[in-house]
Formats: sequence, C-alpha cells, structure tokens
Amino acid sequence: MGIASVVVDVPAKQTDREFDYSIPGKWEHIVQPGMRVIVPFGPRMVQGFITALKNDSNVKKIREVKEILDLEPVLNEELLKLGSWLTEETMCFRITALQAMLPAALKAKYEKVLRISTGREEHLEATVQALFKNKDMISWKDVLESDHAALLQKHVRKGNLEVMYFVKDKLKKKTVRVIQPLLNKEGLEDYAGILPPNARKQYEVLHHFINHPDKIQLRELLEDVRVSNAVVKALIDKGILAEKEEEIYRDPYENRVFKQTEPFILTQEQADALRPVKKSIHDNSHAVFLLYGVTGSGKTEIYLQAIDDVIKKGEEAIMLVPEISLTPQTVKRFKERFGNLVAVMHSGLSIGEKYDEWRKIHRKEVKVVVGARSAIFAPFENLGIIIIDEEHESSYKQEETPRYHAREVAIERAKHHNCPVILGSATPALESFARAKKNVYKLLTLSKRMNESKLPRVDIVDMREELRNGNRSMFSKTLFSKLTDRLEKGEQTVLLLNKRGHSSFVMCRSCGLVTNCPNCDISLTYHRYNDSLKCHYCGHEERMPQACPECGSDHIRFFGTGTQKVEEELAKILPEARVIRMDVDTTSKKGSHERLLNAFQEGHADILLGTQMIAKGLDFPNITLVGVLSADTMLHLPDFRSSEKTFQLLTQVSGRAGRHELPGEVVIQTYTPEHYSIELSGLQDFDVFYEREMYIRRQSHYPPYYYLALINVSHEDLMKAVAVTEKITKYLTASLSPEAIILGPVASPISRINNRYRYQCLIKYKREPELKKQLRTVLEHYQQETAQNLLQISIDMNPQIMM
DNA sequence: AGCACGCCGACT
DNA sequence: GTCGGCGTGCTC
Repeated sequence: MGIASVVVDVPAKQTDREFDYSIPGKWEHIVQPGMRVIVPFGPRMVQGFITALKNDSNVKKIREVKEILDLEPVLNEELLKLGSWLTEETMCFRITALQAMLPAALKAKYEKVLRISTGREEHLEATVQALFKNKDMISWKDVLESDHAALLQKHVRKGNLEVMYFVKDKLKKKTVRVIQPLLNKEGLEDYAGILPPNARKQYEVLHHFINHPDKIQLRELLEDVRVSNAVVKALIDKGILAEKEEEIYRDPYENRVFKQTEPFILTQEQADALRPVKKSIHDNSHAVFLLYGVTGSGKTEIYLQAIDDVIKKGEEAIMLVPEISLTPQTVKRFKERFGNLVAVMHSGLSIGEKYDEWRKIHRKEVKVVVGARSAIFAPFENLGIIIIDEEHESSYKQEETPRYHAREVAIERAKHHNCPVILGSATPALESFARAKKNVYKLLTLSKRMNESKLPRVDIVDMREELRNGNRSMFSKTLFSKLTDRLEKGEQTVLLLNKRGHSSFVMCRSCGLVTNCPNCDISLTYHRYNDSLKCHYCGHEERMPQACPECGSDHIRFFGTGTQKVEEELAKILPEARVIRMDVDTTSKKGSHERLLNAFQEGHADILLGTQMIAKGLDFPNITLVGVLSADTMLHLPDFRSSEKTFQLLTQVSGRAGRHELPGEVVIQTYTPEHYSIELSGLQDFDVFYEREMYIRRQSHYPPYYYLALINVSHEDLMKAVAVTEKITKYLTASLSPEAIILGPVASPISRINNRYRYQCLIKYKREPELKKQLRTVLEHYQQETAQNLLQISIDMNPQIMM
C-alpha cells in the first residue's frame, strides 16, 4: 500500500515533523514527493507537502490523503532537499521553509463554517434559524462576532449543527474566453453566402475569420469587428464558431515591445573577468566569483554574456537584483537581450502575477528569472549560473522566518547544480571580500569604467565650517555654486538625502514631544493619504493630532524624510530649477517610481531629489553632479555595520555621476568629514576602507572574524523577559566553548513591540559545532511557554540588523 | 495552531 | 448536579 509522508501546514514545535497518510488507490500512480495535498489532521483539514513516499508505516491508525492539489510536484527533489537545509540553517519549522520557496498563491486559505445538520432544522430556536436566513452556511468568524456563539456551540454538541472545514487555494488560474472557427476558409465563405441578408453583423464576424483564421480572444473580437456578444453567440450556437476557456498569464510587461540587443564588445578587463566564469559554466564546475567592479565598469554586460552562454548550453539562469533597483530599466536590459525567455519576480507584482511568473519557470517556458530575494528559489532544474548583483545589499537577508540570506542559498543551490555563482558589487560586503582574499571566492576585478569615463571628482564639505561662516542653509556654498552651474549648462543633478528609514515621524516643535506608539517603543509614522499616524510594528492607528497632546501647542508637524523641506528650500534659492522628488510619499502608487524616473531621463527636470532609493541603478548620461546633503545621518546608528553601510551608499550614489561622455562631480556634505568611511568614499578607495574596517572588526570581534547569532526574547512581563534571557545567556556560556563570546542580556534596540518587552543575547563565535544543537535545546526547554504564546524566542543566525 | 479532554469552582 | 473556566496533550 502507498504511504505518503506529509509535512502539514501547522507551524508549531510539536507538529514540526512528518505525518504518514495512506494514498487511495486511484491516486497511487499520480502522487509524487513535492506535491501539495489536503489531509485530515485531528478534527480539521489542512494543507501539506508530500516529502516522501514509502510502502509501509509504523503508525497504527493511519488516515487517507483527502485530496491531491497538484498534477506535477511544485517542489522538485532538489528544492525539497534545499527545504531541509533551510530548516536546519535558519532553525525554522519545516513547513515554513517549504512555503518560503513557493509563491504566496500556493499557500492554503482555511475556512471554518457552520451548517444545519440534515433534518434538524426543527430543533433550532427562531434566533438561530434567523442567522441562517437565506444561506445554508455561516462562517465561523461571524459566529464568534455574534452574541450567540455559546448557543451555537451547544447545538454543535447536540448534533443539530455541523462544523465543516474547507481548504482553498489563495487564487485561481486566470482564463480568457477564446473564439475560433470550426470551418476552414472555404467552409466559412460558403456559409457566409447562405446567411440571410439581414444578418449583417454575423457576416462581418465570418469575414474576420476568413481573413484571420486563428483563434482570437472574445474581448478582442468584439472590439475589432464592433459587434455584440449576441452575434458571436448566434454563430457558436449554429456550430460555426467554438468558444473555449484558455489559461493566460497575467503578464505585467505585456503590450511592451523590447528591441533586441546584441552582445557588446567587451573591454580587455571585462573579457578577462568573464573567461573564468565561462570556463566554470562549460566544465560544469562549481565556483563562487566575486566580481568586484567600480561603478560604471560594465558588470551587467558580463552577466548578460554569461547568461547567454548558459542558455546556449540549454541551461537556466537566476539573476538576483535588490528590490529597490529592480526597476523597469533593469528588467528592460534583460528582456532586450533574452526576449520572452525572461520571467520577472518582485514585490511590486500582485500575488497572481507572481504566481504566473512562477508558472512560466515551472513549466520550463523561460530560461532566465530576474528577481528579488525570493527568486533564488525559482524551480529550475538545470541551473547553469546564479548571479547576485549588488551582493552587499542587506535586502538579500530575509528579516522574517525563515531568516535566510539569498547569497548562502545561492551557493547551496549552485553546489547541487555544479554551476558558478557570481557575486557582483562595487562595494562588496566585508564578509565576501574577506572570503575572496582567502580564495574561498575567486576575485574578478574591474578597475576601469567603460567608455574611458573617469570616476567622478569628489568634494567633501565640512558643514560645521559652513555654519561658522554664517551659512545656515542646508546647501553648502560649493554645492550651491555647482548646482547653479549645472542649471546653466542644462545638465542634471541627483541630490541624496541620506535619512534613516523611509518614514516620517511627528514632533512638537515647542516641547519636543515625539508621538510614540502606546504599545511599542517606536515613533508613529505619518500617513498622508488619510492624515493619520500608524505604527508599523503593531498596526496601531490614530488621527493626526491638531495640537500637541502634551503642551497644547499647535506647532506640531511631521518630519518627513525631509525631502519636502529640501524641495521647499530649493524652490527658494533656485526658483527656476525643475525638481522631481522621489520618496515614500511620491512613489507609493504603483508605477509612479518608473514614471518619475522616465520624466527625469527625458529631461523634464534638472534635479532629482530623493532618499536611498535613488542611489542605485540610475544610468543617465546627462547626470554630471551628485550631491549628498548629510552623509553622516546613518553613521551613528547602534550597528557595527553603520560605517560599511555609509561607505557603500556614498560610493554607490557617487557612481551615478559622469558615467558617459560628460565628466562627473560629487559633493558630500557632512559634520564628520574626518570619519574614515566618509573620507575614503570621497577617495573611492574600497581597498583602503576594507583594511581599516577589517582592523576594527578584528578588534571588536565582529564579522568576518566572528559569526553572529542573535537570540531575541519577548514577554509581556519585563522581568520575565530579562530573567529568561539571563538564563539562556548563562546556559550558553556554560555549554559553548570558551572561545565563544556571549553578550547579554540587553534590551533590544526596539525595546517593546505590541506591549511585549524585548531582550536579546548576542553570540559571537568562530567555530561552535554544538551551537545549533544547544539552541534547539533552549527552544525545547521553553516549548511550553512559547506554545502558549506567553514567551517568544526568535533566533537569527548571521543577523544583518541587530533588532 | 486548533481542538478535545478533563479537572476545578460557581451556579440554576 | 451542570456549566463553563482554562491547563494539558494530541494531531498520521
């Protein structure tokens, strides 16, 4: 008898294992590991994944698989294995790992409903019958909201009402109605001849098919021939035409024509960098390359040509790009080279669109996927290369469970496929560069920009000096004069306002009160569209106050990312300048990001003003000036990577200037010009920065010299949170090797979320083979309390941010 | 995660 | 005696 091992969709410690189910005979030859099923689990139905098939089971009372949800496995053997690896590495539940690899559309939706048992209607009093008025089922959610929950529950016990469980897919495949002729050209002509003379419209429809015998979408047909549905219907009824439902993809890029491009001739440097990659592709050998190339050195062309080789070899490619630079511009470059062999995956797509892109990959209709972090799980079976552009970007680390880093997943998959990985960056993560130096990764260097263009000249302006000289504006003299100069020449400027986060908070200018969330220790975020304040952590929402709740002053206003204020000041000092502002406020609508960039590219503005989101990917020939208004705002964050992040951002944004014929200039304004990350980004010298930063990391026992694991404990009771963290810290100190450094307990940077106090313990280690086992023991020990949700313990292996 | 089961105190 | 509170343990 066929038995399936199933991982069920119940993310909890106690159910984090396989359960056995028997397979009904009719499905015996269909089922395969990696398929989704619906299975009975206790009293309800849940979704699950078949992880293995076997012939027998030790389980006595085995139940049957209720339904098979897929005709083809959604997870192949490799991905199932990768799921186990993810579970192990990130210490998450198996089901969480499996779901993370699939588009959200494939996740189940559960519904619990009540219905009247057959023939028991008389047993119900009028109030209950009234609830069922006009419907045979009511949802459990409504029951809980009604005042009759107890009463209804009693009827369930008596058997008058029945509880039913439904498992549904989040989403259906999208279909369109398609019309096609059932006769050939001659047949249609003959039939047109015998149509009654008053059937003019039917005649026109037939005429369409005589000229275009192919099938056509009903909607298009109606538009083209300008007839109503009734006309087509008549012809279908007569058996001349046929209608059918056809599955279609929601193609976010439909109606867009991409001009094909040919590979460019590579520079000597580029060719030298590409050669070892090509060798690895053709030898089917695994290797990780760190492509370290200055901004504008033509990394993308190397990616494109490597992918081209992979496709020619009949294999597939994954191209990861950070979410914020996954702009239509980027996508265009890949679509222009590889046409419709490209699928695109990013968070801007709807659940349905993502699902459709995923299906193109699953059905082997595309060869390349360009996407953000989660595209690393694209279900390709013959991977020939994985490329991660801007590999230092922190968005490659998922900040929810499973807390994986796409770079590590990429390497794991590439090992399985015996194929190369390219990590590309002008400012590699310190960890990556260190590995390249140790020859764990192979270093490929591009030190020159293409088109012979020079790296821009960088001016670092000390804003303290400006203040001393009586300049209180946010623009230094230098920046102002260069701005005016560009304006006169008709060249373009990018202005970066380097502010932390992307949100705007509210502060009273009289008493300095910042409106905080009542449940969390974090400021509320202003939302313009409904003039309200929201907490991004717990969802708390309140109206924007008219006066300060503390001192009553009406000088209360929001401090946005500040771009608005800069815009106002620009309007004062350079009234003739046309400014495009890009920040959360102006880019929240779908497609607005692209629209603004297009407008800038087409020269409808002189200045592009924005936050971090403008630092990447812009490649416009007319940009000759980049200004950073305040370079040091994120330097003083309590994060050991803040210097690295500052250096990376400044270098990236500087790289926007002078990429083509016109030379570029950069002005960096700062209050700490002596800080090495600012000074060295001015010199664009990553190598020196690397040495400096490595020295500091070694001194303070941080990566790449040490690995990190962060344990976060939260509890409603502050003392309890501290006590548990304390106990964990003690336990780990005792059970890990003396080389491990265990710090804590300390309050989290966000010390309270949703009225739960948060404490943490940080482990720095070099080699601790027992670490995961010990952490599992810790989780095990607090199992009971975490199950009751009194206590929460989360573990982040290799955290990117210390929250 | 749900849900049933079971044991306890408070009530018709 | 019975209802409903919540701690405990199970789900193939």
